[in-house]
Amino acid sequence: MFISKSCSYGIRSVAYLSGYPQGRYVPIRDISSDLNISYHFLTKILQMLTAANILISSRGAGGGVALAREAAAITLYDLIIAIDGDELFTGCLLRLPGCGTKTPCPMHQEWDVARGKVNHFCCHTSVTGLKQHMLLLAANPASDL
Amino acid sequence: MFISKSCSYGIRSVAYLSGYPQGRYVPIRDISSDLNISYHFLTKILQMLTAANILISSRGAGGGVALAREAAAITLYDLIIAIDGDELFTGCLLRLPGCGTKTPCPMHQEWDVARGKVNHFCCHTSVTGLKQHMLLLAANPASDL
DNA sequence: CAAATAAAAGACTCTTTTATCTTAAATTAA
DNA sequence: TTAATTTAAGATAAAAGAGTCTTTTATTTG
Repeated sequence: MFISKSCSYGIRSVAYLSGYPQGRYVPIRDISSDLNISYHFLTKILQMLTAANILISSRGAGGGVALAREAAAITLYDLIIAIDGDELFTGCLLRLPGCGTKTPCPMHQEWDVARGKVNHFCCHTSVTGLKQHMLLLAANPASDL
Repeated sequence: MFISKSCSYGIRSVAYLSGYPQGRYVPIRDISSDLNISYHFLTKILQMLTAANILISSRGAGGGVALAREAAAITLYDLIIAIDGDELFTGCLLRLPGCGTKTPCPMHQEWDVARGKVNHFCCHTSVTGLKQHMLLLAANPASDL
């Protein structure tokens, strides 16, 4: 499992927001009900993205959360770092105790090739393409879970 | 985080066993104390590897667990599948609901390039090289955790 | 056979993640 | 200013992962 469920929720929410103009506030309630995610739980996750300056938020009527910059400028890397931290991109594949810069495990170097591909993908992929897929699923929710 | 802690324990145990002749029984107690892993917990993990025909086990005096085949023929892929299942190798990167063969998410195809590297690495890497690293760490346990 | 050894199995605890529910604070609008 | 709206914050609970402890079963040895 590459990312946590929370992180998945965050990514889907940003994809959802990419369907709106940048800076346009959308209530978290709308996001949570459209994506079938617990409202209060999503609130906490999106707070992490607000703290990371990926979203902006506004309380009160007409408020909600909004993209802080254009969707194309928000990468998977940004979202994963904000919610799951950097473990995926820097930690030891085998979770070996003592594997670090001083005494890297024998696989560290070889593994870096594979991880490099993962990093590159996450750093060069935004969520813009996901919006349409989510709409398709909403139209046919029983597809293949 | 790519693999679970349990999976890491399993991998380290097989690396440990690779220091013994194939088929030679080693008590789980020895493995657990040398690797600083809870004995009873490790017992359950190694049972998974026994069930997967990666290890063989023998009860009673002189018993323990042993490699069922030569260490070089046991890959990370085998161990991860046996303990964590195939999610890492087949699941949706973004854990999107409804992402599967029928309605793959837009990233599925691109992601497969990066995942292919991960799969290839795990399928072509055995744990033989880890034994020496573990010995180094045992000699200098305070290195860099 | 009896005792010692060691894996297997089961019950239980602790921690982290995920989820729910309630209250507080800020903002808007009438 | 009062009421409605909506994020923020806090407490609590359920589920899963990780770890501990006890009992059972199988095997070997004396």
